[in-house]
Amino acid sequence: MALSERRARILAFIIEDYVESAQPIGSAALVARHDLDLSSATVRSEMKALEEEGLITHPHTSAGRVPSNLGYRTYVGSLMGDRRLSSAEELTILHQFHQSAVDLQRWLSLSASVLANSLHTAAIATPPHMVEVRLKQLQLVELTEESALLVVVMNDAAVLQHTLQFEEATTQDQLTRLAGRLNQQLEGKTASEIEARVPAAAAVERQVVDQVVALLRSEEDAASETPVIEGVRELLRQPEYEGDSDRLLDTLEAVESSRLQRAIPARLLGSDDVAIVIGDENPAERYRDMSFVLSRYGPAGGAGGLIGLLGPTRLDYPDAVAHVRYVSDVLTELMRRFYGDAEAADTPEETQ
Amino acid sequence: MALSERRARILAFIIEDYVESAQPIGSAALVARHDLDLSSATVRSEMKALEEEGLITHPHTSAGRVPSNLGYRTYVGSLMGDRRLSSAEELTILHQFHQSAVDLQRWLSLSASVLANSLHTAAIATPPHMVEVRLKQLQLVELTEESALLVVVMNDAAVLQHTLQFEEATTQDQLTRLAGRLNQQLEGKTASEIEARVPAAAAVERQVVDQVVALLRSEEDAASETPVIEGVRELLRQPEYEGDSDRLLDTLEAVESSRLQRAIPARLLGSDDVAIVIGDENPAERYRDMSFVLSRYGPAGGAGGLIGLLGPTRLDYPDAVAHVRYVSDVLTELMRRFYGDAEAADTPEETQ
DNA sequence: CATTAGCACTCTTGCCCCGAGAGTGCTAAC
DNA sequence: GTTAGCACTCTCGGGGCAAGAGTGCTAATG
Repeated sequence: MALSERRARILAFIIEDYVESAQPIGSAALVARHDLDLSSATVRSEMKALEEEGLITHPHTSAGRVPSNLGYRTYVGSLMGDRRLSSAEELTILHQFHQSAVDLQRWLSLSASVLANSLHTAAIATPPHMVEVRLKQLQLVELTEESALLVVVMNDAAVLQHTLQFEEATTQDQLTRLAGRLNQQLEGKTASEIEARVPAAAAVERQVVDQVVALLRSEEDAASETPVIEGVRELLRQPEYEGDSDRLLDTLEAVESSRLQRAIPARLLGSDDVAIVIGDENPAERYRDMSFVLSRYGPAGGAGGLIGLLGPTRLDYPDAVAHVRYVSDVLTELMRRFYGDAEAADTPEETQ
Repeated sequence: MALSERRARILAFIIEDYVESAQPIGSAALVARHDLDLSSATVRSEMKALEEEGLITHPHTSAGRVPSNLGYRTYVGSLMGDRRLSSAEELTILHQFHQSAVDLQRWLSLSASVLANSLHTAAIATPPHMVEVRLKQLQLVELTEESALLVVVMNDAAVLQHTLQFEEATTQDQLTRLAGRLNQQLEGKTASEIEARVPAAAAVERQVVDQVVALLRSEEDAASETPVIEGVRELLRQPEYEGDSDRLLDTLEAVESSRLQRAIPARLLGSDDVAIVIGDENPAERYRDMSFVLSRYGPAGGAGGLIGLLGPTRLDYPDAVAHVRYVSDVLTELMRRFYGDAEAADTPEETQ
């Protein structure tokens, strides 16, 4: 299993060249490109060995070599260097964040855009999500005599709205008073805590409370939120899809599918560093010809989400990791600065 | 210019066959398919005449005929029958709306989905938009000591939010009181009316008011809102894009582009019936190989938006018009029923 | 005189074939 | 262990060719 120094170097060269050119790499080309002190014949026999270990393949007899998923995995696991962004690169990114409005949704799109543009592939950012979602404030606004808009703000700064219809006519005044009362009773409570409360008598109040609970629940369910996705076109312009409209459309569907969220292994949310999922390592079949490079963002213990890249397996992993890591850090820092560590801010009032 | 009865019939057949098959239509095939009491030779000479009038073309000498944009326009203008949905079709659609939650955003997606699925092409729905946007209620929610979330509800039931940072520390209590005071002063006012007011003394208040104005303004600017788009994949699976990845990606970009909104001729918002834009009739160059079938929805004089279809010029126009018209009517009726005619509801309190 | 049969002509499309090019894998020599 | 040499394999692009589809013209027809 342990690759000889030389064999490992050759594997790394093959991967790096292939990532750049998207063409199978031949032995002669490899020697020429890297000024190796070896003949192409030697490289060929090394390649053969690498192929026997399952790290590279051939599309056909007379083509060069292409990394296999296992090849990429080995490269990512131990061969690739630890690329860090230069300070110029970091500044360029930071600058864009500083130009943007202070708004979480904007930051997410921006993060995804930055990643997508840097790596020329698609990027995803899921909205931050708390393990415990608590009500911060609710508001009722009359629409017609018998309908009203319920606006709910939660402790992760998310705002959800829902239209309610009542059986009986109500006035804005009544609604305002109801909202005030409910705010006092329910502030800082989770969906379950609210449900445990004695059910309210009045039908209108009951309806409002039920809907508040439903909204809190939907916010708790991370998968229900639509992520931001950018750079789909960049991804689809990659040579892997050239002239293969079917594969292109399938990928388009896969990337925009709501099932994408569920395809992201949940364990990633726990881990601390950037996670890489290569090709068939993905449990979901439809993503088996893509790679994901993902990271959790958000203050430890607080609201957090995922950002990362979706690309062909032929991805510049060192570059991808460096970018995802940096953008994730920036995002975390911004959240900490402008939204506070929500958990920490709320807890003092909650402890009894 | 006036087409002979027979020539018109032939043009209609060509268009209808071509819409269905996406293949150039030959004279013999046309005769066979429609049991014409004519020989293919006669049809050929009629076709030649149609071609001279610019209503159809040839891709090349030995191919069948294909409608030109002018051909479609003539068809749409005077040849096509007035398709109406059957009551079964209407019920199927209505049923889906009744199953959906009472929520404008949902309805828009649903409308677009219904259209997209029925016509196998992309559909767009823009959020309703009022000519005069008025503040209904605002709310301030503390995030950290020096930042807060501003939530603004407007008279078209739209909810916008923005994060504010303050120079000085504030408490939720102060924010609530400020919100209460501002609600009293500003409710029912437009951006311009609020701006005309004497500027507030306190920095925090000034900041809030400015942001409220900005949000109202952005809601007034219809083009700033992102429309719902469904069925892009349906569109891209149309034979016009088969095997032409470049055109496919260009169209993908065109359809998802934020410039799409601006490409929709504004005059459409005024007109009452379904509007059809065929190919190069579109002022924006990038949409010259597509057709739009669009309608305004929303109660007359009240909040309204656009819904409609985006397809290849080879579109089943009668079917498209029938569907767009019906869905638009359903949407209008739902808005009237559940959101009230906002304009009418507000006016009584505004008149002095 | 509009309609039609007949036919020559044009153009696309699919197919086969072939040669050039790229790359491998083996073998024998260093 | 490394390398030069070489036979072999496979892809890719182009040329040539036959089949098919469709037109446009012309001359015959009712």
